[in-house]
Amino acid sequence: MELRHLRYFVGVATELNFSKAAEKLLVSQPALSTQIVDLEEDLGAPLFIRSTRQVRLTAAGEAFLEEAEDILRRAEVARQRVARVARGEEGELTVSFFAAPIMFFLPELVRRFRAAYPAVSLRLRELTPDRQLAAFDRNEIDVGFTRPLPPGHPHLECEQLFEERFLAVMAETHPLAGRDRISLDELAGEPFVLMDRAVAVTLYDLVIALCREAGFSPLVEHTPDLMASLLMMVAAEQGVSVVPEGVRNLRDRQVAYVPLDPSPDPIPLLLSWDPGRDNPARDAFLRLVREGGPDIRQQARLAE
Amino acid sequence: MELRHLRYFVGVATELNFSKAAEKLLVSQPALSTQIVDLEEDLGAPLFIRSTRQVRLTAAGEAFLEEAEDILRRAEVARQRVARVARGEEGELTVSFFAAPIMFFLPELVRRFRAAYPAVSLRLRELTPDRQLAAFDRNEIDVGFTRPLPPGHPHLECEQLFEERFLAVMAETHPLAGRDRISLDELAGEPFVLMDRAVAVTLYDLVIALCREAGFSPLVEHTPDLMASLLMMVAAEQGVSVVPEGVRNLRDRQVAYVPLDPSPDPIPLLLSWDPGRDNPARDAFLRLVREGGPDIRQQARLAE
DNA sequence: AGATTTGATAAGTTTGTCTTATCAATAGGC
DNA sequence: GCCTATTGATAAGACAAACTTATCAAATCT
Repeated sequence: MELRHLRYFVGVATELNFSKAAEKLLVSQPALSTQIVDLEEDLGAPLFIRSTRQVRLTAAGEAFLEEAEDILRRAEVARQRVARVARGEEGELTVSFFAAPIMFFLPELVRRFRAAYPAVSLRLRELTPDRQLAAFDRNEIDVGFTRPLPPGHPHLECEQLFEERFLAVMAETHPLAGRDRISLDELAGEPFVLMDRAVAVTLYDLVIALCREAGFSPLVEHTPDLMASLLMMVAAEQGVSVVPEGVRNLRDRQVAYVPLDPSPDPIPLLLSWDPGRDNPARDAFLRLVREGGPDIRQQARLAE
Repeated sequence: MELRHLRYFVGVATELNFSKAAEKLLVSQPALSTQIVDLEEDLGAPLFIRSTRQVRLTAAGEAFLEEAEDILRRAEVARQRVARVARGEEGELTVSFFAAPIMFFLPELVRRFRAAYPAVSLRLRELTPDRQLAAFDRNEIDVGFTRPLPPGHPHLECEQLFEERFLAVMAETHPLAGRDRISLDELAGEPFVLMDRAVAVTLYDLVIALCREAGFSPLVEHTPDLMASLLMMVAAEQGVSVVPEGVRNLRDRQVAYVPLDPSPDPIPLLLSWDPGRDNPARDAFLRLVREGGPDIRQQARLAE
């Protein structure tokens, strides 16, 4: 049994006339007759009662007509669905992010994507950069907003969205709080609060490296899991820290952010994905991000 | 797109290995490869990402896998449904009857049919013999319990179930009520109550003919639509009648049934159907009636 | 580096689907 | 009642397609 048999059968069953049906189906009448006979033999039951003047459906034929029409409809639906998925208009997309730098531009991005691709079911997952890597391996996420990757993930592709300067952060009561700028070595004697290394490898290692370059090894007092906790600790005078400027979005009160001078290399925010996996909805999302690029820096509320 | 493409696609999509899938599908690997390529071209989108060592589904492929499996399942369901309908195990069956003679054996028959063919949806319709003919023409009924047909319906096939003697019927207060048997001409002077001719042509014309043979033309006073009404009128001393013995099932009180002597030819009860229409469920019903034939006469509560 | 696995490609065969030509049966017209 | 038109089935041959075997190229594993 092939779809051709179903198409031919439905043609004959609706016309109830082999010759007319053959014309509509663009085949010769004998071809149609033999195909119907083949179908009947395959099913093991006659579908039509034929006389030279009249063609009627058997009970089996009537039942099969419903089924055949349904199957052909579904084949058409399948074809259209494939086209929609391939165009990225329909599908599944899981976007992963971590809080601070993207918390202001992501909602707008998601709104625009939803408007443009309403049939894509979009999920958002907050994951720290390291967890994003594991999630990519498990094929649980399609796009990640993340920090530069540690080596060993050559299969992931990355694209820089913007860069963030590093700022020193301290309690507003701290003696250095009022300064326009500070040199990193001025923090040499201070206790430090840094994000837990397991949660933010890149950031942790970068800050340590910066301090080293500035000629000291920071005294790390606390390693919270969340950036919000880190800021709370800084506000509580438990120590100072060096953070990307996007972190300002999380907290402005009771803490002071001071630019570093000399300013170290800024830390990039990346968009990453697995080009080895196919997901047209993801590609559509990436296109949208690229189009929206100019706005994003602004929406991220970074100082120019 | 043909079902073959779907079968092959599902094979490859589940194995994710063309060679192994080809083995399971009993085709050569190149044949499988080209068929998949054909399918992809037909759909206008790649379904697999192939490297020489790894085969993966695209997003479109994953969507199509769901659809293809569904379509193949439905094709199998269609095939099975046709087989069931052709065997009469599934389908629609409308049985038509008129009240008196079958009111006792029909319920049992229906129960047995339902038990044997639970997937056949059986409808019962009470229709007088003449309406049954019109219903056959409109393809509204599949089987009819009826009286001998007036000529002009050669396309209907009939089978006799049993015959009923004619009985005279009169009010129990009637002078002839106590008799063992009467001769029809003894009713010559009586007013008659007969079923309306439009509702029961065969019966009406038969009774008139019987009276003629007995040498008189009956004085027809009333022509009710329903046999129950006829019996009520007889009980009310509005007249006498001649009815098939099955009518006793409708009413025993206040009326008396007296056999005729000489006994006229009995009137048959027939089963009729349109052999030009196919309905295996109907054929199954007919077989059941034939099997149950010996019981039916008894269940109809006819005097032996 | 060599061996092995695996999908694609090429050439040729086979299968089966299609077309044209024709027939047989039925219904309707004259 | 005969003739004609319509219609589905059948037969023969043409054509298209799907299939097989043989081979290659790329990639992984030893």
